[in-house]
Amino acid sequence: MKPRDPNKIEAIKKATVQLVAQHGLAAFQMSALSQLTSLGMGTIYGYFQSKEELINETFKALKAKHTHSIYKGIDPNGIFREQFDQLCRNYITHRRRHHAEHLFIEHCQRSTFLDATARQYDAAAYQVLNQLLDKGKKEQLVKHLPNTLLAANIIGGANLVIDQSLAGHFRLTPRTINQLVQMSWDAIQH
Amino acid sequence: MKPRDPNKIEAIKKATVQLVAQHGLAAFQMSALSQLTSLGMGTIYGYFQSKEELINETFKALKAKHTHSIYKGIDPNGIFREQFDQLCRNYITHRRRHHAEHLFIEHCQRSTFLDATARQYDAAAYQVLNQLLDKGKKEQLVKHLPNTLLAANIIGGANLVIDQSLAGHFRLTPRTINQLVQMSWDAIQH
Amino acid sequence: MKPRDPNKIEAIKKATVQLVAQHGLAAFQMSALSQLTSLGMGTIYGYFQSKEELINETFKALKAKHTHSIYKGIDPNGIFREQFDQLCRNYITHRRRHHAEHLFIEHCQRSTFLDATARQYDAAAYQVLNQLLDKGKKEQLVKHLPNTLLAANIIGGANLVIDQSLAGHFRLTPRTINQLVQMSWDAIQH
Amino acid sequence: MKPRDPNKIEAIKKATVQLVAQHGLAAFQMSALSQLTSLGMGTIYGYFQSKEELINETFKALKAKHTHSIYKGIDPNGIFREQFDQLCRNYITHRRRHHAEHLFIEHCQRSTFLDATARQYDAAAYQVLNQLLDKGKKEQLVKHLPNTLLAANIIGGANLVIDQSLAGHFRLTPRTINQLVQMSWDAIQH
DNA sequence: CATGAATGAGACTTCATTCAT
DNA sequence: CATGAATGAAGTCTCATTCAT
Repeated sequence: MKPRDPNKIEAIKKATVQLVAQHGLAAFQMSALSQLTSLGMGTIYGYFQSKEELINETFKALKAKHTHSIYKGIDPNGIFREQFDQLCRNYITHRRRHHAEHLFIEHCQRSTFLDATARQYDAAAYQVLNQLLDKGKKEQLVKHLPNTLLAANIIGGANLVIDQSLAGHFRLTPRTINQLVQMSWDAIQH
Repeated sequence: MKPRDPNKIEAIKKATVQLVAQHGLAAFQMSALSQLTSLGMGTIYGYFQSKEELINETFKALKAKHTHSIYKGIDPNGIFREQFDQLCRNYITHRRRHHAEHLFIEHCQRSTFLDATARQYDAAAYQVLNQLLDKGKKEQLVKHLPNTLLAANIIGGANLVIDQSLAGHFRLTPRTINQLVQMSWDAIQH
Repeated sequence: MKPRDPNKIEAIKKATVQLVAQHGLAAFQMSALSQLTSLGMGTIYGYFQSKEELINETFKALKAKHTHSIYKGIDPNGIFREQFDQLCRNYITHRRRHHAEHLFIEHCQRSTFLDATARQYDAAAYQVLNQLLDKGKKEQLVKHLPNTLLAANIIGGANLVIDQSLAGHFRLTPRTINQLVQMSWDAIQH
Repeated sequence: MKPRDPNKIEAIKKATVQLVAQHGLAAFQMSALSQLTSLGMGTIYGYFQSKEELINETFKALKAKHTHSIYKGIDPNGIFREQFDQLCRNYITHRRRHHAEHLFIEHCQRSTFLDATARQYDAAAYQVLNQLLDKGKKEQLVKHLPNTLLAANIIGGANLVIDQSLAGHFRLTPRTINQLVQMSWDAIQH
């Protein structure tokens, strides 16, 4: 299945993300997708063999894109603390700006929809973060703990805060973002 | 709901949790519940008016139970650091021991199933944690940041680690638990 | 099936009539009957083998009772016109007083519930009316038309009026009843 | 309702009428409709949102059609007696020719299925008959009685006769139809 | 005998997928 | 290729009937 119009593929994926983020995977219906995209059912099935493939493809594309853009703008030869700060801010900014996409990803991760290939994309996202943390440990700046532990603290905290913020329960200002990054730093600091 | 046999109610709820935790809300089917509980469809519908009510009631019961047991065993007159430690460990222990229930809760929170009443139970769970953090601030032991920020760091980090651990990607030992609590402490410490 | 308590049988039949008259046969549920009679499901099934038998038995009992009471008070040796009047009035009075029962009967007649035996009760109800009409013809007071035709005019007209009246669309006074009887008389009069 | 193929809509309605007329509303099942029309369940639900809507729409369409055709062919400037005769014959002919439809209508009227809109269609059917009766009264040809009373006699009688005839209990010939109309005339004549 | 919770076949309805236009 | 009406398997839910108490 290698069809022509890449715009349509993107439109379908985008609408998929929007619908799943809004109503959850359980409520995601192909007919709603057809309406939102103004494409016939058959057209969608011309690009994706099934609902499952659509979800998986959308997930993988998103993961790849995210992984790429979260690590953007980090000077590979820079100072560790600055790299760390940049990464945190990238992540926070990205998650806020592309919140629907992150929600979509989380819905998928908690579901039975993802196939083995898709789940691999998940792991890859942590690679650069792990490399950075390893570097930090070498420089004696970061606690000598498993990366899983360190990463969880950084990401888990940020996620919850941003979700609260986007749910309207909390206002996220530049100042609170600073505080958030500082907390993560304090947590992992040697 | 016309309750007669409380054992059956509990059995139904328990099976609901198990099935949702295993396959997600999207894949949760009443017929599977009927099979797992060895109860007729009608029996289940005798206790819960609809699938939606079943999900909501199960959610509320769990939330109430969890809120209660996570704050158990904390000496109200104790030293702050010890209280904090106890709370963290309670949470970690509880989430590990009742992982399916936590998964169920998170599935629900990300869905469209929960009604207004159920969502209220959600907020209540943070009350005691907030009180503890306020006390810590008064004693100048905790950073003067919004509780949302502080709580997110503690809970978000723990959640991710435990999920990784139960997914088999990470081994959670007494030692790593100590490290996890320490990280949270470092994060919020003044 | 020859159970003990005739009061219960009557109570069940009465409630059946009420429920069917109110909501129609399509909506008639055994559980509603159980509630209205304050009898357990099993008790009802102790007296009637099935829903179908209950409907049929109730129908037959009603038909028998009605046939008997509609022809009551008519002097067999009286003047024809007086007999006719009395019969019309009996019918009108009875249908008004026992409207739910008549509705029940009509619901049954239009359904697939009635068995062969029950349908026989239906025909029997016309016997005395037919005899009366035959007498009228002999006396040259009544048109020499098939009884079906004559009876339809008398009964059909009365039914519609009473239904309208009980639906609240029309007020049935002693005067309008007189007019109704007069119309029937004019219709069949030689 | 998202209509595309009007033939299908009509086929569905026609089959609905047939099934309800045959077995009653209580026994009317969507699956039987699917079989009889050779349409998939989903197709039917594409045209009608629910069983209830299907019943109501079918009822309203029939009522509208009937009201129109029963009053057809009557010369508005004709002689009253001829108008009356024509109307009676129209009604009898129509009810015989479209007996299933009339049965369907009566099943609906005695049920809980009809919504408020549908019930309005019911009342409208009597308008022209009422106008005719008013004219007859003005010309001193018709008894000065409420139209409800007059109409009931005409319609009620005809209904019963036709039902008996279609049930096979009575043969309705041109001659008996004449007699029937004559009886109605005698009944309402001044 | 009376009870009413339990049962499960079968009803109504939805929605992923196909295919004639 | 695009379309969206049509499909029918499968899901949620009901209710006549039974049976352990």
